[in-house]
Amino acid sequence: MQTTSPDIDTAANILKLLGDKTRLGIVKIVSEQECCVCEFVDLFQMTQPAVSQHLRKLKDVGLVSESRRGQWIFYSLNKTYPFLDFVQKVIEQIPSQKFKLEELEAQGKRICCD
Amino acid sequence: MQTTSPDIDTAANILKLLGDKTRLGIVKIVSEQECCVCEFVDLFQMTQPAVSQHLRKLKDVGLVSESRRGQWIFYSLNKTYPFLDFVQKVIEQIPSQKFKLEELEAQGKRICCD
DNA sequence: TGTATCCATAAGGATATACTTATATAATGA
DNA sequence: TCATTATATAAGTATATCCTTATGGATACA
Repeated sequence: MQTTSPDIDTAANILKLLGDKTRLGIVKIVSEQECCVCEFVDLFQMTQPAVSQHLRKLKDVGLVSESRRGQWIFYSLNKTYPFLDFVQKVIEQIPSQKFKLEELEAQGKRICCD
Repeated sequence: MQTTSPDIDTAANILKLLGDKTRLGIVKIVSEQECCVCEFVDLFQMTQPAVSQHLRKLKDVGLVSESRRGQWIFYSLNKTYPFLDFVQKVIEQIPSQKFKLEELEAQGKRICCD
């Protein structure tokens, strides 16, 4: 699916949003697998409010979307984000972060709702 | 020429640098044609020190390089920047800014050293 | 030599950013 | 109903960022 090409001001705003290592990590991770807040807290060794505030910025522009499952809220890339292609071409150039989720899994800290 | 793929922290720092509309504009423009400081001042309608400070940030990480010609200092993309591919894939997705230089040309404000 | 132009740098201030702690909301389960 | 867990939000703070004004250095030219 082809999305819109951003003008230069829009692109700068998107890059500023991605120009934080926590948010870039979140976006890369949810581009590979959906994930809930407490997992990010573990992955980034940050407080829960700090993570929530980064997620809010990503959600406010529509780059990620949330879906509640019981107590947990899972975040994923929003497939209808207007500039998704732009973001994808950026994040596909950085290394996969799947190993981080695998580390969580090995520690038995992965959240699973079945 | 293939350059290095950035790790996620490095990528975040690069994106933060590009996440400013003035710097992103500068990088896009010098990726298309070298340009001197006074032209950026005209293009962005900013003070000369403000432009110089953005250029310094870009120069400090090695993304742009300068070459003096008489009074003028011309800036261009540094072809030996280690993460040039990463930056190129970002900026090739935003619209060409050549029209801005053409507007300068039409106003007789383009600097030319022959 | 003096002056004008181009550019860099320093210092200061207003605002933005990213965290902290405290608290509120929502769902779960005893 | 009450306690627990997951998450969001509010308020405060330290620092970063981006501009401003002032000034200095380098080059060109009369």
